[in-house]
Amino acid sequence: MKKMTIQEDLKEKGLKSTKHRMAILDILVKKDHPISAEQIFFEIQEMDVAINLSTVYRNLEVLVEKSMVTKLTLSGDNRSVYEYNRMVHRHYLICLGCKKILAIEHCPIKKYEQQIESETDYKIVGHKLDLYGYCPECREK
Amino acid sequence: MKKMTIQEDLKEKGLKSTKHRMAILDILVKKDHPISAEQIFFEIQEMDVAINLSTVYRNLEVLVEKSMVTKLTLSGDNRSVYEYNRMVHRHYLICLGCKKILAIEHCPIKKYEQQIESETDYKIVGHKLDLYGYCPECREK
DNA sequence: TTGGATGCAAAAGTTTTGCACGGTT
DNA sequence: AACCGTGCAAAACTTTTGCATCCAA
Repeated sequence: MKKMTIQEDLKEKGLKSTKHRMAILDILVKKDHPISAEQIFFEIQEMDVAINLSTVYRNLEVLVEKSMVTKLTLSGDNRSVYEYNRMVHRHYLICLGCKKILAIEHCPIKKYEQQIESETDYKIVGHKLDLYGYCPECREK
Repeated sequence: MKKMTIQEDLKEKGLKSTKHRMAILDILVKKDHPISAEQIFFEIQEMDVAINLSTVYRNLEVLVEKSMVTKLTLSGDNRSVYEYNRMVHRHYLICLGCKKILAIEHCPIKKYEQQIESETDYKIVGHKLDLYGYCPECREK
């Protein structure tokens, strides 16, 4: 499978490449951690592009639907966060002090999934693992 | 540490044993999976006890504060769910078909946590692992 | 040109809060 | 009696939706 630009990817999925949609994806692609709809909204405004919050939500909805973006809710927070779907398995390390979110690459639980499948007779299709702790700066306090 | 009743536990934490607080804890203790504030609200009404939703929220807040209850948000859903804190490590298996939530006992990632600690210099204090899949009934469809 | 995308305003859903009153210790 | 807990109403906050208009293909 050949590498696609985001525009080609959108086209293939029947989505138009609008200015707003591209701006949302640009922001998400650049982040290495998930952010909220409102943060995306503010960042687009800072780029001097006018946009409505509902447009952000509507775009995120279709992008999640088309699997280009993943929607997550991290514990403790009532709002959802979104990240660009790099088709890479990721986990997060969330600092309980400053709320900073760090992405972690490797995943230890493939074997665990198989074990649970045979125990429960479920078909497991995915999982979510978040770690909570304190970053070096917040440990001090 | 001697086994305490819920009332003793409340007293020790400086919380009064009110009818409503006890009802909320009774419900949570009986469940083996987390439920929402609204579900708790409805169950208490079914017990023919009048209660206000905000009372449920306020109680859940203090109970979480005192570590008697854990607040979680499971992916996909915008609302929080709560469970009685049995001081046992639990993970969940969520059926993407019928949204049923199953608790899973054992946890495979203590070693993984240590590894991440040395890699990142964070102090890890906990984690959350949810598995997603389809239960035997929903697999068919 | 045409159907998807957007802005705006309003609604819906969840959670929080102010204040007066009630109940537990 | 003192103070925590509660009901009620309103507010705050996040997310969704209806409808008219706009714009990318």
